[in-house]
Amino acid sequence: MTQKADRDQIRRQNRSVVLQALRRKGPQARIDLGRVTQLSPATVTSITSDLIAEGLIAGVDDDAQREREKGARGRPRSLLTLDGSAARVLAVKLSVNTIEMALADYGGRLVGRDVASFDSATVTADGFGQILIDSLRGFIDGLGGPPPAIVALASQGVVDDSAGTVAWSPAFAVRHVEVVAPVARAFGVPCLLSNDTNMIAEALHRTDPARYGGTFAVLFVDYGVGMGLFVNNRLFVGETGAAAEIGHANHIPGGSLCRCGRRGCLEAYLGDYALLRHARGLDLQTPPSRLPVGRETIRELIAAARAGEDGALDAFNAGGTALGYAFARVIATLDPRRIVVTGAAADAYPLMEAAALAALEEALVTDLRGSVDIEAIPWEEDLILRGTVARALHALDTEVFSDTGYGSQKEASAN
Amino acid sequence: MTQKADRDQIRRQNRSVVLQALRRKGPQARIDLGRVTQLSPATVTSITSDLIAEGLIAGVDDDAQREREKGARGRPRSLLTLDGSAARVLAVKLSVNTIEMALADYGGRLVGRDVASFDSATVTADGFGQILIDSLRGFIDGLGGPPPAIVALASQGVVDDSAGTVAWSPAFAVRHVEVVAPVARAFGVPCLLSNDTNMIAEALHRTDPARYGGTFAVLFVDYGVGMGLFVNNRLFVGETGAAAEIGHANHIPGGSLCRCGRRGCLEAYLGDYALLRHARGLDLQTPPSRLPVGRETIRELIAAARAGEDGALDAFNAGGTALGYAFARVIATLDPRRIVVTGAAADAYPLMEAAALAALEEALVTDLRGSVDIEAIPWEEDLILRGTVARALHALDTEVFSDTGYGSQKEASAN
DNA sequence: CAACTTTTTTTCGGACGTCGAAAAAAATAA
DNA sequence: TTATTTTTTTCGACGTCCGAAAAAAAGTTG
Repeated sequence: MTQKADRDQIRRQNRSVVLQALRRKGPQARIDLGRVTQLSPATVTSITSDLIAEGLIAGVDDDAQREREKGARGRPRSLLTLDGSAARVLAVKLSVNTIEMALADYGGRLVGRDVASFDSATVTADGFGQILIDSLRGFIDGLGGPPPAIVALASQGVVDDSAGTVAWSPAFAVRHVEVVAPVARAFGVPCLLSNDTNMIAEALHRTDPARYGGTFAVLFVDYGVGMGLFVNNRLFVGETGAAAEIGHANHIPGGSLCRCGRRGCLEAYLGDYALLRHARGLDLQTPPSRLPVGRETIRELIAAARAGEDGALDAFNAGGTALGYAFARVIATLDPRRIVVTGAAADAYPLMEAAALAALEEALVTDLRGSVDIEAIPWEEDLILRGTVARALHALDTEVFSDTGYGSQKEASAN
Repeated sequence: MTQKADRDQIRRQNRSVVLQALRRKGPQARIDLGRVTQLSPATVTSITSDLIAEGLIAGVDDDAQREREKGARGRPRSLLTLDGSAARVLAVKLSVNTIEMALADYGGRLVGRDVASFDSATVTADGFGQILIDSLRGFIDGLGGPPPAIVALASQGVVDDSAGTVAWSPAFAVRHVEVVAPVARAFGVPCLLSNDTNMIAEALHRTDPARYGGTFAVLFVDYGVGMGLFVNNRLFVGETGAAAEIGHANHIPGGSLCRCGRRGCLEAYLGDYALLRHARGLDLQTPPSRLPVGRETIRELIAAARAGEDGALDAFNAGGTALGYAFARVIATLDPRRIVVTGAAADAYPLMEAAALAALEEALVTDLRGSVDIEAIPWEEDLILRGTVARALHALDTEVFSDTGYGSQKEASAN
């Protein structure tokens, strides 16, 4: 059953709608905000003057004239923009041995970034919290300025967002690593946790909501295989946060040996070690090395395939087939608008595409395929951290700054 | 981006919350409604007096005393209940050769039901609309009373709810059969369309929202294999309505021949014809007969397996394995709270359970399995139609009767 | 250059929905 | 009959949105 609604909720939602409009469409005059949000001019004035008083948005008076030199009559529009100095957000990406950190202001501009390292092999489940806090503290103190108003974490592997832990990840030898509680306690601000691949989906959605909206999936093909999922314009994480863990969904019962010890996982055909194992002609039951395959090695593999080397071509062919079956299963289950392939191995998508589409054809009745768009986009290392920043900012817009009287709270806590 | 909110929306939502509370918890006094909905007594009085004036709810003054004989002091609570005569809903289930119809009043009481037949083999894509309308008209006229305020359709196969058509279904030899538009036009009321298995999920959710809530999946194992999906307490149908078509998701690449012509579909291991083919020792590439396997034959198969007959046991074993892999893939993709197995073959779940759980163990790392509950519930033929009624009533509560001034609209259209 | 036109922004008053508090209603207990 | 208890209704205050009108800030025109 849905919840009751009250007056406060209206204002909260409309404040958040205005903030989101400014974030999505950039600096705008009040009249534009009215058109975008469907709010009346009177209401826009009321809300924006509150937001200005609270220091969340500000007028911008630079070269607005230049744009309007075309002899426009009437009172000139005065543009409003998010006030970068209103708050800062801290985005953190956890992977093997490294903690990547980025600090951004409320306007989305990067204030600074850095990488800290730790020892994935020896860290303990309750010891990592302190390491993380120390790294973040060092980073923030080094940059100076106000502390972050929210922290968003993205981790490889399986996260449990209700528990605030990383359940199982290549980044840790141990399981159930506490991350949210220590950070939230140390900084006294909200802390979000998500799977790294979901943050790719978030990044795409925030940059182009029309294209990457509704229900769509991101397949991340790299060291492993992950999936990020948007359902009805919202990040979908399932009951515990472990949804979209397609890498260890089974492709062929009893098939290739996977790093996780199971047989036939999608990752055992598409992960970097799997491609390499196949290309080298090793038995598919050969246990994968525990060490990550270097990026260089993968690039060489791609080059070899482009040069027409048989083993490499076979590997990408098998990977493409697995990918196509994965497409089919995702489509049959979720009926998405779009599937995006990215990750380090996405550069090799052209080598896999034919096999993937053939497998899709083989695996799925045409009527079910519907009008799903499948596209590969070149991999950018920064996409995950950018998505994490975007998620943190969105959380500020909708959860924190939507609260009426945020300004007075701020003053109160400053005393 | 979220939508703006305004005052009307508050009232709409709170009206709908009150109606839903009455539907879920039965007749209640205003003070109970206040507790359940979190609305103040003043607001409850205001909303309920509107709803009474509009004829949507009514006081009930029967044996309330008996319950309160325990010498309760104070003003006695006066119970309110949904007024059955406020409206009627028509639920329709389309399957091979038959149109099942049920008419219920606004309180959820069944007014009447009937089955009409048509010829699935010869009906045309644009000819079926008239057949459907005629059947519904005949049914309603036969019962007398006011016409339905909404019609909800459930169909076997793949529906396209944005187009309002049945894209592909065993119930029709042709594709893209128009159903929503003809019905909506003929009756001048909203018409909803859904896959039949989704209506099982809806029925479960409406009877026990605590148990069947959040994100959960229903696997329907019967003539074919279907899935119904709730995501975050809402029916999930994907972009076109074709989500959860897991029956034709691939289980084993290049595996058994399916009725759809593809190889290795889940249904080619779990559908009734698949079980039968396996039990009879036929080759797995034997084309399935086009005729549906009778319910009787399946019951005999179950009996044979219970009697320890090898072929039958093998068939259920293979089916169980396929089912377990399906569990694993659904869990990896959606991380649901619960998976429910039902359908005619669900009576055979005990015969398949061991193999299914073994396959699940084999296919999914334990950390991903999380705390998903898997349960089989005995199949009731009526579940689909009951879910369809529930969906129609819920649509009235939230979409139609939530509109303020519904009463005046009604009067206006009566003139 | 003063009056007019155009466009944006603000102000004002009305309407409406929720809420808390107080009053009213309807029963039992003393 | 009066007091007590519980439910329901009434009343007034408050907050929010909106439409209309006014104000502001430009360009245009004679």
